[in-house]
Amino acid sequence: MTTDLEDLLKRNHLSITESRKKILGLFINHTGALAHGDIEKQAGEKFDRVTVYRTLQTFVEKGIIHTIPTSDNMVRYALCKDNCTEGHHHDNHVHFVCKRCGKTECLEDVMAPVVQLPKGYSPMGVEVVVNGLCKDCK
Amino acid sequence: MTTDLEDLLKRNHLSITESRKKILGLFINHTGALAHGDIEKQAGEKFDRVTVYRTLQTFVEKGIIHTIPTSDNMVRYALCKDNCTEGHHHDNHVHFVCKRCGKTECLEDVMAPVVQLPKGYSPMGVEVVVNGLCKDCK
DNA sequence: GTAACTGCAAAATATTTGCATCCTT
DNA sequence: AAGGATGCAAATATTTTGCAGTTAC
Repeated sequence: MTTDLEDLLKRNHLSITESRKKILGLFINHTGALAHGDIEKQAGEKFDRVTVYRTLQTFVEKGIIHTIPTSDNMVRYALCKDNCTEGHHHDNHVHFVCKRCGKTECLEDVMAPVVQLPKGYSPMGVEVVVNGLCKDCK
Repeated sequence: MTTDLEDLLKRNHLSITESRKKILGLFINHTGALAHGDIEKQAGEKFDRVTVYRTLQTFVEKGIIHTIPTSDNMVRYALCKDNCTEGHHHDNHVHFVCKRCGKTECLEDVMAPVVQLPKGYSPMGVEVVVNGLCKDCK
């Protein structure tokens, strides 16, 4: 169990610390995305808020998690698939936000569609966020 | 000219004030989306920051502007098309964010594609944000 | 005249930075 | 031992709220 976490950190050249293991564990044992606030709450009073900020930032930089752009303008994070490497995120799957319960999740199996753009634009990536009702809320 | 602005405000049952005309004017005379900060700057020192917040909020509620969810997690706003009414946004077009100059715009003519979701999800809307290089930057 | 809107002050939140101390390697 | 990570304090930045004065209709 713990080994998975530690491996993931090691692979990303991060030293293994309590807070990193704890926060990474939250992501792994949680379907759906987490906002900064969720993490602070679920981690208990154990960690300083600043540590949470710094840890999340580090994870994003290393390609361990990615942010999800939602229209409610809350920053949410979710685990990246393995094909994200340092500085290069490749999360071209679709995200889903439930209008009712607010749960935000990655639909890893749903690829973002290719969008045809007008002349002159050079697309490099696309973010797709679907909102509606999730399994539990409909 | 001014009449357009005032009509739009009237149609939305908003009283016509200096700040609303000014801020709405910024949106109309600007290709691309505006962040709160842009508006404060471009409006000069003329308006209180709080007024900007409240005006933007009112415009969103009335369906005059909509927010654009970008991955850099900055709140940006852009004009809605006419088919948005109070409480009901229907901006199912694609947005484009330039990685180089940061310009964010609505591609009104590009409809968001239909995404096939796994069983159990009831989609209601979809947000699509393409990033890459815009006409001027490529 | 009345209701709505604005500006100012201040509170509440959110995020960032510096530095001394502690932990991982 | 050395470099990196954390906690604490404090500086910034962002957003919200209350209220009195002003403006639109």
